[in-house]
Amino acid sequence: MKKKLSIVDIANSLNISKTTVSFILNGRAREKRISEELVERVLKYVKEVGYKPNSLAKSLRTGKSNTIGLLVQDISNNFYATIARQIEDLAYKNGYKIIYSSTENDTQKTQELIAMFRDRHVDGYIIVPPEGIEEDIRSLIKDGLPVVMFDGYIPKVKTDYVVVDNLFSTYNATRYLVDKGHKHIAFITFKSGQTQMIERLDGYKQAMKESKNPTLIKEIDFLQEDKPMIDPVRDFLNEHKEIDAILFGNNRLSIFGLKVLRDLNKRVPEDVALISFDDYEFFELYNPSVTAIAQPIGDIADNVINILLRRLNTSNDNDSKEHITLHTTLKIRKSTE
Amino acid sequence: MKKKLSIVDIANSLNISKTTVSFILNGRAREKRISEELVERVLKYVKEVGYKPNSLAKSLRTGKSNTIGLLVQDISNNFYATIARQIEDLAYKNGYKIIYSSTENDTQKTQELIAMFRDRHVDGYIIVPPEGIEEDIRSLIKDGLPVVMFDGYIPKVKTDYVVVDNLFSTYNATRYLVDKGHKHIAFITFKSGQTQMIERLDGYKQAMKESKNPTLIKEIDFLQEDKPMIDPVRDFLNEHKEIDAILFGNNRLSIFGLKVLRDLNKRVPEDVALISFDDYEFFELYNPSVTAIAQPIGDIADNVINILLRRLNTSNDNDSKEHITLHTTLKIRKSTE
DNA sequence: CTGAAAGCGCTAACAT
DNA sequence: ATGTTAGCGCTTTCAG
Repeated sequence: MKKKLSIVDIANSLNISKTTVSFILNGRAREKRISEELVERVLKYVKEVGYKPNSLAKSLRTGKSNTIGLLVQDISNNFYATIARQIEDLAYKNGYKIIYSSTENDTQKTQELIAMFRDRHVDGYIIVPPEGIEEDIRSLIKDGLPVVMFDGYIPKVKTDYVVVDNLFSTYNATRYLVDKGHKHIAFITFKSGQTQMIERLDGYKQAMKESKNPTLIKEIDFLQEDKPMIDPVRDFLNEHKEIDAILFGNNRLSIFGLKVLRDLNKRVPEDVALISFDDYEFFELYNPSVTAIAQPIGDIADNVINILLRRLNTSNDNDSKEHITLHTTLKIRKSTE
Repeated sequence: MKKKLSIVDIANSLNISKTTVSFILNGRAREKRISEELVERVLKYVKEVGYKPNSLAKSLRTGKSNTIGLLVQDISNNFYATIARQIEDLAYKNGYKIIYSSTENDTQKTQELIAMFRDRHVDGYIIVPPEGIEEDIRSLIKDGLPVVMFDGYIPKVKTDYVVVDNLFSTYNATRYLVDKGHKHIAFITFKSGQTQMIERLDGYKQAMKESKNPTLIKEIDFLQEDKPMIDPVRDFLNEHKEIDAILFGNNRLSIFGLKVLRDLNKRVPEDVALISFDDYEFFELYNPSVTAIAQPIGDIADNVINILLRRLNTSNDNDSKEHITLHTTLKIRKSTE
């Protein structure tokens, strides 16, 4: 059980001051005009004994932790998991660690997580905002902590964000269904005040208005358990036998929909056509394969982390925020053929 | 931009010493015989101004971080994601935070992650061990840090662990296929020296030996990209047209298998029956639904976190480790009917 | 019952 | 070019 070495141990062993060691370790040797020879010797010794600076002490002293906090709705959802992994990769390459957690769209849990992140002196935040955390975000900003949002954003708070053109995406998908001759097109979504969900709903409404067909909207409460979310879907479809096409607000709902349609012995696409917002590995494999609105996952992750890294490097409190809107792709598969 | 309050600020505002505040905040008021009245007053004030102790400073001082490090192969895999979430829940209720990451079965990445966790003074470790980290684990143990493994374990290192009876599970599943009249049963798995994979392979071999049929084994290299793992599966099935049943070593492989079988126009179960190790939401929905060996996810998570919490609370260096083996369930569905 | 003071490991003014 | 030293915010021994 070897004692952990400290910078003082290193300094003593080498008969120099810990300041010198600190400067060398932080790459400020040149600046401080420390001899090449000494630098060499210190670095060699440090490597030899495997000394690692205590990051806790470092953070306490500097106020920086080289950590980025990432909050998404559900890290086990493929969409977020993929983005998280890519963000993590890029962050690592730039010397940042990622610490992430799922908000489960729960305002209170999110508040606690933000508090915990603050507590750990996280340097920057990447957040998919649930409703009602406006104040918490505002407080982060006020304290000069960079915040980048994605997926959705909070209209009343000025932050950088990266989103997709949700409205056009569902508008376009709905139009596609209309053009295929469907009359009774339903939109099943989560009840949510989040911008992304509102926009998706609006896109659908707009297309339906143009098609002169009535809207058929079902908003499901977002819950932890599957069953109480699946049942309303089933009830809704039972109440509206006329439905001949469904657009789902995200991939979780699409899975629910597939289950219900199977249980109801509805044929896809003969009885009901369907489109999922968010693609999923499994949609391509399913029989019939499922038409989906695919988000540019790689681009989203790239943009998010790049913006944040830029903010982290330039601490000027620039008031102009970046708002990036990316485009989705409608992947047409068998469920709408 | 309000200045963060420190314990000194609290003490000054109340005209008492920071020691007293510290004692009260750490519930040692009784022990130190501090007046009820003062305790009340301090707590009230603390809540009022929203003071939160700086956990960095606390950790630096105490050496404890109240954090548990969780390392699994792939946090976006449903199996691990579900376990992680449940572990997180229970940990929170006991005052611990979880910080997790994916090893991707990469030894070096795992070593770096362990180093990072150590650096952050993580109090305890939950690890699904990749190959070759024996020494790193040993070093953790030597330094008195509790380590609980699950899914697999490292035979040469004494730690607590929670696993399932892998050998019996595949033995049983293979027997089931044999009893159904299948003769050419293949086992497709990841090439791995991990105990769980070895045991699964052994279970299959044992059942095949009893059935007097030849074994048909394909070991795939674990990679980041899907395609180079899918291709070998396809090649293998093309080379062995006689195969009439397949047992997959885990759910990721099963997904690959389903894709290949679809591309090859093989009917399931008429041409080929199949069983997946690890269940998946999607297997029940797929047509035909997929027979799977389901692990008791909830039980695994419960056991893991409970053992770790116990170790964390009783710091006696008890040498006797807990080895828990849980049972799986063969969920028979249409893919083997 | 309460306070003074040391110290966890590190950084960075300020000296020299 | 290198050393001295004062904290970052907290816990905890030791003295009252």
